[in-house]
Amino acid sequence: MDGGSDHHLDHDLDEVWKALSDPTRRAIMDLLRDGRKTTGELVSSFPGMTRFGVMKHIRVLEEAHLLVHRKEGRTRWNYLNAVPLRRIYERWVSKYEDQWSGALTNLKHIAEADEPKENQT
Amino acid sequence: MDGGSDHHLDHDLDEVWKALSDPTRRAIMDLLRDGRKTTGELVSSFPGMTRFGVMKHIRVLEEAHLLVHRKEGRTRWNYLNAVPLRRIYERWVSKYEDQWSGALTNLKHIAEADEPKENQT
DNA sequence: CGCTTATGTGACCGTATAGTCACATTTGAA
DNA sequence: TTCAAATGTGACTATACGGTCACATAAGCG
Repeated sequence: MDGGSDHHLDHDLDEVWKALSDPTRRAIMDLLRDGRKTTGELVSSFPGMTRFGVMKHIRVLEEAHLLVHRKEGRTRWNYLNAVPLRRIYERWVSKYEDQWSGALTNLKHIAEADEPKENQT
Repeated sequence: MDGGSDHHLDHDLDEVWKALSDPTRRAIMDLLRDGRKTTGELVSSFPGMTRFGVMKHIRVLEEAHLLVHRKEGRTRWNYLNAVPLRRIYERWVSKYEDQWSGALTNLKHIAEADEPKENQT
């Protein structure tokens, strides 16, 4: 679970992090959380963007393995794949959990340590 | 916890998502998890990059509130702020937790449902 | 005080990317 | 069979951004 294996997973997760950095793509993920959606349905959820733009985002999500699709005739169904999110949690967020319980305490400590010296900030 | 409040938090978290999309910045976060670091120490951790490049990343992290700094004379100490990560978890990852316990099951179900029809893929 | 160390800022540049558009193919319905 | 619906692909464009560089300031030390 540690060492090289994590490093390898971290490398794989770069695409996931990049995919999630865009708000439209996060919104697509949210929509898919409620159940599968056709490409057309996703497109119509973003009236301010052309369908090519939305499709481009769909493609990025798919390449990051956050989305899988199935064709049914002329209809393409898109499904959420939450596994990479789990990887994000395991590799990343969980490692900081022991930090954030004390995060505000740590910041207060820094503030207190700095307070006697007024020439800083 | 739901509705407008979440939406507001989501907007705030855009900077966090963007900040974490870069591998160098994630590496900086990892280094800070072990304890505060001077800018120079962070710079020396990336021998393949100029100090200006590293400093630029530090700035992005700071603007995303993932990092706070304190000056001590000519030395700048950088501290991890894990709170936005907690926000990421609460706003994002946790919402998908009920998804990923069944994620593989869902994907298998899709695969099984598709299997009888061979003209799809 | 002179020199070194630690850090800061703005300009520049090549690459990436979000989004649009032109043109296209395939499937479904009447 | 014709037309509509659903989706696909590559080119283009403006903006973003990761990284370098020139020049700078401020603090520390002997």
